[in-house]
Amino acid sequence: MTKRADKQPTLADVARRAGTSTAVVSYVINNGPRPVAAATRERVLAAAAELDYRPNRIARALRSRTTGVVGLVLADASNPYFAALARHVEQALERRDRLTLIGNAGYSADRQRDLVDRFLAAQVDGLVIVSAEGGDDVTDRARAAGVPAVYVHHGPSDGRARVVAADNHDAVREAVAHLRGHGHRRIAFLTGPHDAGPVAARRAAWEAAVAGDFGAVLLRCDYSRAAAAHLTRRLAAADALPNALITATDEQAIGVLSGAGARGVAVPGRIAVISLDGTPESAHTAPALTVTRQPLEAMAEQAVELLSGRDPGVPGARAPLVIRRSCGCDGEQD
Amino acid sequence: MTKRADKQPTLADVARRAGTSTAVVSYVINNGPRPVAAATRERVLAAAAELDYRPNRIARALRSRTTGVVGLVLADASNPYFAALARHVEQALERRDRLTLIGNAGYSADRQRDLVDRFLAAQVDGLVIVSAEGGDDVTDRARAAGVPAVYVHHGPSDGRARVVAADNHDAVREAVAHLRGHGHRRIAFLTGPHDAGPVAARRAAWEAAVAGDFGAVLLRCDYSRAAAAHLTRRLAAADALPNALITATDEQAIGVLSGAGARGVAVPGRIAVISLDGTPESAHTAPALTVTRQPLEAMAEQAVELLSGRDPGVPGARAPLVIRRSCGCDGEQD
DNA sequence: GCCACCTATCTAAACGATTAGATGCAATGA
DNA sequence: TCATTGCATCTAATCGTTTAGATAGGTGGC
Repeated sequence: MTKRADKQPTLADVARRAGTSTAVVSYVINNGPRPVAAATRERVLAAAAELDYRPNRIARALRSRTTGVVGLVLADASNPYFAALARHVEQALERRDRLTLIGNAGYSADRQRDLVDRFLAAQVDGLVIVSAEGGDDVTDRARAAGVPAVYVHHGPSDGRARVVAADNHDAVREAVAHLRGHGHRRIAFLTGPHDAGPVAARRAAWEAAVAGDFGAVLLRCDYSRAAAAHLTRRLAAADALPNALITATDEQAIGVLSGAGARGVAVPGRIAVISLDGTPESAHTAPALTVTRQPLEAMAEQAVELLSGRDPGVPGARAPLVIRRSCGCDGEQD
Repeated sequence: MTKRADKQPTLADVARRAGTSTAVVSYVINNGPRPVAAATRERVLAAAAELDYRPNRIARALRSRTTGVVGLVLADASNPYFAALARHVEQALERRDRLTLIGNAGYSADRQRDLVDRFLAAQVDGLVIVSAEGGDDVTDRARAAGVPAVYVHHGPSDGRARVVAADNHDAVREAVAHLRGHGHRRIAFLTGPHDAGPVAARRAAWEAAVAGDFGAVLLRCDYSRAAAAHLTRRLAAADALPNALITATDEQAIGVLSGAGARGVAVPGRIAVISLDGTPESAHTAPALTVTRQPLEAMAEQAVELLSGRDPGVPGARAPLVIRRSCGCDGEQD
C-alpha cells in the first residue's frame, strides 16, 4: 500500500519525486527546448525509471498538434501485392518512429473517403493511399486539414496529388524484349476488365512495344486467380492460347499457371509467361514466374519521404527483370 | 477574409455560432449525458454543419481516457495466413467503429515487446496479438496499463492470457480419416523446426490419430515455401517420399507442390497432400489443395468480442475440411 | 556597490473535449 | 404567495503534456 498502483504515472508524479517542476521533467524527456543541469537531469531520469514513467502520447499530441501516427488506406490487404506494399510502408514508418493506422477500403470509393475522414479526425500526421483504380481524390480533404497525403502504386492523374509509382514503361519493354529473345513473335497481354491506373500504363507500354507485330492479342479478365484460370482453360480448350503472354499482375499469372496445369498445358513449353508485379509469391509457383519486380521497398520509402516534406527528387524507380523459369529460361527455382 | 480558414473548427467555434455554451454542443454531438431542447439541438446541428465541424478525437481521448483505437501486433504480414487474419481483425474492429494500429514484430520477441509498449503509450483501448510461436507474455504489461489483451492463433499456455484458437484436434483427425478413406495407411506429417504453439498441437493430434500405424513418418522443415520445396526434392531424389502427407501450414504445402512439380512427382497420384491452414490461396494452387480451413473470421470476431469484455463463451470454432484435389478427390478447382 | 547578463528553474496558460455542479426560470402544489 | 421541483443551460475543472514568460541566484565589468 506504499504506492498507488491504480494509475499510470504522469509527468507531475515524476516531478514530485525528483523535486522539480513538470517543465524540467519535460525538458529532460525531450532533450527539451531548454537545457537542464546535469545533476538535475540525473535525478529526473532516476525518478522516471523508478516509476517506470511512459509519456502519454495522447496528451502530447493534443498540445503539440502532432501524433506520430500515419494513416494507411489500403484497397485490399487480401491481395499479396498490396499486402507486401503495406508491410514496407509500415516498416518505413517504423524506422522513423511513427505508428501506422491501417484500414481496408475494399475497392469502394465511399469506404475510402470514410476511412480518410476517420483518420483525419484521429489527427494523423500524414496519409498514404494505396488504391487500385478509381476512388476520388482525397487530396482536398487532407489539404483542408493541413495533412500531407501521398498516393502509392496509383493515384489521380490530374497532377494535383503526389503519386509514387514505378516506371512501368521500361519494365514492359524489357519483358517484351526478353520474350523475343526466346524467339517469340506474337506476344499477348492479359489486362484487367476496366484497365485504368497502372495497369493501363502497362498495357499502353505493351502496345507501344509490339506495335506492328502481327497477332499480338490483348486478353482481358478479372484480377482474380479464378478468372485467369477460367480464361486459360477456355482458351486451351479452343486451342487458342498464345505462345507467349505477359500478365498485368501476379494474381492473374498464378491463375494462368493454375488453369494451364489443369489442362495439361506446359509452361513455358507451350506458353511462356512473364508477370509484371513480382510479389514474393511469384518465386514459389510451379514453374517459378519470371517477372519484372516492382521495387516495393523503394516505393514505400519514397512515399514516406514525401510525407515528411522532403522531396526525394528521384523519378519512378526501375522495376528490374527477374529471370526464373516461366519465360523459358533455366533460372532459379525456389 | 470573412472566415478564418487556417484552423479546424472547434467545439467553441460551433458554440459561438449557435449562441450556446460548449457543454450543450457536446451534449448534442454525443447525444450527451444530458438532454437538449429540440430547438437548440437544431441550431447546434446547423452550426456544426456550416462549419464542417469534426470532433478532435485526440482531445476527446485525453479527457475520456478512451481512444477508440486497438493495437494489432502481427508476427509477419508477409505470411498470407497472418495477413488474412489481420484483415479480419481489422474488419471486426471497423464494424465496431474502432481504428486499428498495426505493427509487424517479425518473429522477434524484442520487437514484439517494443511494439506493445508503443501501442500502450498511444493509449490503445485494447491489444490483439497474432504471434507465431514464442514471444514472452505481454499480458502483464497490458494489465499494468489497464488494457485488455487477447492472443489469436497462438498464445502463452500458462492459462493467464486469453487465447483464441481453432479446434485443431478435430481438424487433424478428420484429415487423417479422409486420407484413410483414399486407402492410405502410412500418413506422414510435416511440421516446423521448433514445433511450438498451434503447430505442436496439430502434430500432437496427428500422433494421436496415427498411433500404432506402422510407417507414419514425422518430417520437419522451416515454415518457408523454399524449405518445403527443397525437402520435397531431396526426398524425391532419394525415392523416400510418403504416399500421403499432412502439412502443418499452407506455406509448406505450397512448397511441397512446387518441389514435386520440379521433380515431376504427381500430386495426388504419387503423393496425396492435405494442409491445415486453408488460406484463400490454397484454392488456387495446382492441384488445388484439400485443406482444413481455419475459421479466421470467427476467430477475429471472437477476439474482438473478448476485448470488449463480453465473453462469447464459445469454445474454439471448428476448422472444416474443404475437399479439393490434392487429396485424391475430384473436387473443386478454381 | 551597482547594473547587466546568464543560467537554471518555476509558474501557468494553452491544446479541445467531457461532465459534475451551479444557476436561472417556469410550472406546480400548499 | 412562497417553497419545491424539474428542465435547459452555463461555468469551470479536468485529462497530461508543452513551452513562453517570470523569477531567482550567481558572475563579472565598471
